[in-house]
Amino acid sequence: MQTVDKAMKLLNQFSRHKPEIGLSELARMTGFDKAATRRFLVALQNHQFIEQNPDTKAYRLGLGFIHLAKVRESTFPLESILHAALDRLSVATAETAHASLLINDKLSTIGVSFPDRGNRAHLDVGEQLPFHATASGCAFLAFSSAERQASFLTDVMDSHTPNTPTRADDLDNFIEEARHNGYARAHGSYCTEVTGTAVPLFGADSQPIGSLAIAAPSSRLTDALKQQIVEQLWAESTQVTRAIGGQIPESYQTFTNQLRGIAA
Amino acid sequence: MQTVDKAMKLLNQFSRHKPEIGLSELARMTGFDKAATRRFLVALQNHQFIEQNPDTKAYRLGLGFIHLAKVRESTFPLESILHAALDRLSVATAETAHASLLINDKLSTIGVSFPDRGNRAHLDVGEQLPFHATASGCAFLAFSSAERQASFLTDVMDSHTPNTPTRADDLDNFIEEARHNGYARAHGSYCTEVTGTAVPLFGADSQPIGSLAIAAPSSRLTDALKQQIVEQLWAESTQVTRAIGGQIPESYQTFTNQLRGIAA
DNA sequence: ACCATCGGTGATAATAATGAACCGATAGAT
DNA sequence: ATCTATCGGTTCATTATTATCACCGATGGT
Repeated sequence: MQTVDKAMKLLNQFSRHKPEIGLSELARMTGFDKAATRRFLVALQNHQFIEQNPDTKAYRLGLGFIHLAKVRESTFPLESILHAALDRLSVATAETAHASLLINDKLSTIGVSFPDRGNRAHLDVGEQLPFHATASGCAFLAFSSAERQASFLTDVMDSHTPNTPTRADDLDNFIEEARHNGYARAHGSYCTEVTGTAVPLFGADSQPIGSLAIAAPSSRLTDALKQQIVEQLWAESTQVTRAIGGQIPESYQTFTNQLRGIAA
Repeated sequence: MQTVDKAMKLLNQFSRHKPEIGLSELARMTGFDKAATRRFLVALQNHQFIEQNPDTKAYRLGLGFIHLAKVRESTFPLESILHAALDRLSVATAETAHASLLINDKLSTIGVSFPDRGNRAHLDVGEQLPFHATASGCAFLAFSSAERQASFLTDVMDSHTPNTPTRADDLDNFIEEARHNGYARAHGSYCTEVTGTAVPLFGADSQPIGSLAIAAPSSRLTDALKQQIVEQLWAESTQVTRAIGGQIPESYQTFTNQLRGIAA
């Protein structure tokens, strides 16, 4: 069904940072012929997956997704579970909590919960997080099989800050560390002065499906806060994974067990 | 692009009331060959638009929509605007407020806001409202062009309650009344003992794109409350339509002007 | 032991998608 | 004022894709 794949490729050109795209540019981006691109756009428009800006003639994502997303959510809730967990996390840690899911081989930010204070890390819903530069990405990779790891690391390792690991072995160290600790921590590798701490979420097949993370101004991270964040993340990750019918792999259970020890 | 249309037809088989469907049944529902159905499902699965229940082998909607819905929402907000309006409505009227959008030629419930009281009308997000049996549907049709009206009334007019209008001329009267009043009111035609009151929302082309409604236990509807509901709905409909870049048609402006007269 | 149905597959026939050339319109450069 | 390049959009012969049917093993009720 290559036609379906092409339609999806088209849809995936749109992002937070490029919400409206003209016909010719879209054809260039996808590598499709202009005529073919147009045919896809018209077909998708008929189902409201694409809209056209009447003024600029540029295309953008439509409303069609909303209904399907609502049907999915009302029968197999995920966002509501994540949001509840994020709210608990942002209250408990007084820092920004966010959740991402692996969609289309990218870690897409699905929810954010901000603490009730002035100075806090910021992050947008819809943003796609680079694997190599974020704690969320490393936590995800650390508990993925080697093959899956390799398949996600095809993008070039862009440097977002001076602290972004751009060499493959630097990243490997990060991942190894995360696998060892049961969480990933990234100091200003995505945003300067912001430290991310993240844990994976698992699906029914014990493979990571996303991650749960806390982003905090680096200056505020005392040892006590660090430990609290990790414990809260472990607790919520366990709860969310269970609530969505996921299966925690053995390689990760040692950490959640460790948590039970602390609680006792 | 008939292949795209077929893929969409497949996706649209899933609903709140039928969230998981097996291969053979899906083939029967769509009229596609089983082999073709499977190919579509696999293609859609590769993009996470479809998931398979590992136990039952049945298929369900996937996570793929979430990312695209978030990108759309974060660049062209609609749900957040609707939810704000719904919350104001449910507080002001102390009744259940809900919003629907026309997606895939059906009125799909996108948001609901309940008042803080025990006895209230209920409604689920993701539910598709029948045009003929709901105030939302009639308000929508009343301000649609005759051609569009006809295109939406292709379904059989199911009887949901003893009060559901099932004859075409009964429905025409309802619609005519709504066009005259500037709002639609349905007494127990969808749920017994529940009265719905609805107004249309307009898009950039002055065509209805959805509706805003209040559902209340019929017994509570005093004349004073009725009037308050209509005024609140007009006010919010105007505000929402403007906020989303919509254009109120002349045929409807008389009502919102009337409102301004009341406010003064 | 039987029949019906399930999910799933593979080879050929029928159909649908492709893409180069072309249109009129618009905008910046000469 | 003219030339050139790009835009969004369309056409139709060519080509690649998708549809269909028969079939598989497995499951479950009779």
